[in-house]
Amino acid sequence: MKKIVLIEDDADLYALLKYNLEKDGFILVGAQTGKGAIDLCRRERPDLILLDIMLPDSDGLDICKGIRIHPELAHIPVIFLTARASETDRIVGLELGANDYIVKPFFIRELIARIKIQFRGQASASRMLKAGALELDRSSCRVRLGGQPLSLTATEFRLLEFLMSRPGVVFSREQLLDAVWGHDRAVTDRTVDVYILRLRQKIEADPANPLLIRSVRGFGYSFNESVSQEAVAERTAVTV
Amino acid sequence: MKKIVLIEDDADLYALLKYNLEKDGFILVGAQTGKGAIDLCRRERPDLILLDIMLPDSDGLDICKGIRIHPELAHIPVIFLTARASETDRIVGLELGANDYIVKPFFIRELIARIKIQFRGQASASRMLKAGALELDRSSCRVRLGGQPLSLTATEFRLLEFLMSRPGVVFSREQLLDAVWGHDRAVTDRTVDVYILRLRQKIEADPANPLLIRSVRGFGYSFNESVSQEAVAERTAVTV
DNA sequence: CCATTTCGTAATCTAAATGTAACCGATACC
DNA sequence: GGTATCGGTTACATTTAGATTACGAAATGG
Repeated sequence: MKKIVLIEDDADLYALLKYNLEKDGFILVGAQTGKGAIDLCRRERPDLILLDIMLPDSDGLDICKGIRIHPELAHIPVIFLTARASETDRIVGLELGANDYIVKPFFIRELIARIKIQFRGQASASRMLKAGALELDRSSCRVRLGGQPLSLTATEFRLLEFLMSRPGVVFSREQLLDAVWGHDRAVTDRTVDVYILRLRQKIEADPANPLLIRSVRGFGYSFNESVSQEAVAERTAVTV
Repeated sequence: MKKIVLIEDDADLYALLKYNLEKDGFILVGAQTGKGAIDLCRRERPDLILLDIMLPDSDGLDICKGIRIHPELAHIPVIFLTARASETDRIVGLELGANDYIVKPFFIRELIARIKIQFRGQASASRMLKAGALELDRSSCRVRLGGQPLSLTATEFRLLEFLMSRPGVVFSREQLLDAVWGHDRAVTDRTVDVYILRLRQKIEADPANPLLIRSVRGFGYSFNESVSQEAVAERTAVTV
């Protein structure tokens, strides 16, 4: 089931939304301040973010901007919930990378319908990532290779998850450090090499000839797309 | 450029939308009745459909239903434009498979922003540069020639990417060094020659008679525009 | 509190990539 | 037609990037 992060300072509206969305089967994680919103998203990895614009301590627009900058969050749909109804407010919100802009007061059921639209076309938010004999289950944090369970450490898992979530795309060490270790990291970029090595020793049939994780000299690493195909788990159920 | 089908019976609004959307670079094809709307879409194969709900001769909701049933049209985003603002109207519209539901009166620029959102997700996956049989994928850092993968070094790739991204434009060695090697380079300009050579040996059918990379004596080099066409042309305009 | 696992760094090694000099051939210009 | 210049090409020394190993610190968990 889909996980939603809700950032909303109005306690009444927060409770109302939480109640209604959970009743509809969503998992709600929320904060009533904008302060640690981005960190919250990095921890929770939600499937969607509901964002108030006017927060007591920070600006929802800035949060959205921050989300779009972080490579591991950039693909997550963002819906603004706000009282700001002017034309420029709407356009600024939408052009900042938000996927919808809903003006308060709104109908809860319309919000839910609009949330579901975000999930409709999206095959990429599924819980399982597969590539040949390799299966990664995001919700249970387990990895299997040809049915056999593998034991990966937390960092190894996050690194593999990130690479597998965008097969074919090459990431620099810098990007991987940001995505897996966090922006406030104090880690050398050579560390990435070591983790790539450890991953390969666990998942590759022949670590000397890696087929799954590709080194792209001068650029970084990527998960091999030819081998990978994403599991389309509940996709069919949501289809129009 | 993206093609939009507009079904709207109000002649004034129709003209207003047509004018504004065409000014924004969209190709507009429209009808003021709902009668042949589905046939129109099958002929035109638009990238998006704008649909009024209350039409003199038929119901926009039925048209949307019809679009979602036809397999060759089902994937096309539909946006409702309507005066019906009630909660049930909105929910019915959205749950029927529409991608957005905009209540009249609305801001034209907001409509345009919402149209662009529909196009946003699509092209972002493949940032490809093409020129005849030569394909360069920026996100996976791969180059193929007639389907066959080529192995380029990092510098070769960046040089080719830069040249292909601005076909026809002649760059001096100085400019290429700035763009590919960086401003803080400590490299002779003859180095460019060597890399052009290495590139030609890999991508040209006959390196002695280069067709793709043109030497412009006294000025520099350029990628031949007659051969090149950018794949995802208007992508940049929609960028987040 | 101790054993075990996980984590990050430094050092080393190797193959590939890089940049330069030198030489050759073509072209433009007088 | 001669010559100066520019671009093409080759060969080679140097540099760099990535793989790998080993090790101590930190976290974890019983």
